[in-house]
Amino acid sequence: MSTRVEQKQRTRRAILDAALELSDETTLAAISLRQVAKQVGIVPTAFYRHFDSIEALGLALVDESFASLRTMIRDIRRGDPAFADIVDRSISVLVDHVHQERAHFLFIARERAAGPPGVREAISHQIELFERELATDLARLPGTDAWSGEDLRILSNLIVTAMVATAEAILGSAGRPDVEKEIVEHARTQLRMVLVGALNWQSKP
Amino acid sequence: MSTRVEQKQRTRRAILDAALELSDETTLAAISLRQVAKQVGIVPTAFYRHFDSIEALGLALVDESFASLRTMIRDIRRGDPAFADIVDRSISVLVDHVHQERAHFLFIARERAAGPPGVREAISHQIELFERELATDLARLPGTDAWSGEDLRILSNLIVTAMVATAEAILGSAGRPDVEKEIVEHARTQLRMVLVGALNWQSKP
DNA sequence: CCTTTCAGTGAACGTTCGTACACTGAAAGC
DNA sequence: GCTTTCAGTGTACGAACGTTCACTGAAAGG
Repeated sequence: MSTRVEQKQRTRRAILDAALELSDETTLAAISLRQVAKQVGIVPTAFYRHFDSIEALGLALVDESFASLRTMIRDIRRGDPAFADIVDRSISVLVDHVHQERAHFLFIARERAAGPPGVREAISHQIELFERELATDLARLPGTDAWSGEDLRILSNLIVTAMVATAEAILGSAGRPDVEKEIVEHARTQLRMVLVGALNWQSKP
Repeated sequence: MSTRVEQKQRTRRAILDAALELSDETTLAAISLRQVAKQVGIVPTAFYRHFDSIEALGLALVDESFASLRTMIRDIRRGDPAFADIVDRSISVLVDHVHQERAHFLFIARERAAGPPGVREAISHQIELFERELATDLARLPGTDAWSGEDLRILSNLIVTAMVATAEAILGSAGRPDVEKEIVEHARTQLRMVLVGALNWQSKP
């Protein structure tokens, strides 16, 4: 029913998409309200019917981006945590999602470093949540019995940092398959190196 | 002698400093030529006597930033590579440099992700060189005899990624000493974890 | 000393910016 | 059916933008 609210949401979606598309080339901070409006095909002032400012738009995109990221971890969690192929499976899920949600990843990669303060804060908060979840997942793995909670958090932080860097590298590889393949192979090796370190790690008492 | 060229270089320096100062708050892409000129205290058109564009200014800042970074690795290399405290020394040198060259690190952290394409490319190229140097340093460490060249590069990439993330975290800690202390402690632990992994690593034949 | 050089000036241009305000017209609600 | 609501319009504004051009005045150089 209700064509009225439907239409509003359709326009809202168009604004979000336009912002994502423009984010392919520059930061949110360098994108004008008028550019977004022109891309959508509405008059500049109509923008205000949906968002108070470009920053508010950015916060909505952060929410959206991390929502899609959560479906990603759900995909990784699916299937039992058999230790053997956990690395390969995690990375291939990551790579798939980077391709599938390319615009969102690109947006986050940019705004994480250069966005308005509120946006940066929201992103780093989400990444922190993400690290915490990874830490509880790791705690379920065999061999982590003797680990302190802090060491688990530190390990998670390292892994997330490496995976963020991998995602950024893939985005920067501009679709050249050979380059991307190398990046992915390196990521696999790095994750294995870290896990070898983890298996031989002794938490301080 | 020659007050003429001296004065020109002084103004050039003032422009670079102004851009660094403005970079504290936003990306280069969102900084206008007129803002820079106003901050320096010159008329907008005088800017062109020194740089063709904001992007050219950015490239100069990249050079400058990495030049200061090279003095950092020289500091780390100084002293023999006694394995025992190599982690602690490397990280404390990094932390010192982040404080000492705060504006440069902030600039690189932002522009690495959000700068104009040319600037981004220059930065990633410099980081790649940096990784290569680290790889040759690691090759001199005891215990890496059986490592393949590629694995050394992969390890270097992981370490540099973690150190870049650490630098960014310190910059984001806004000078709160307790937060920063924790970040540094985590970085130390992460580097040790990675080294434990490295010591137990077997390169494929 | 007289000329050349050139960092910095100042006015002017056509654009683009964010935002204000009054408006329209069709769907929603009574 | 009549009224209310509200997404989107259109005009208008002052401010900031990059860039042009002709200029000034002091240092450099013969």
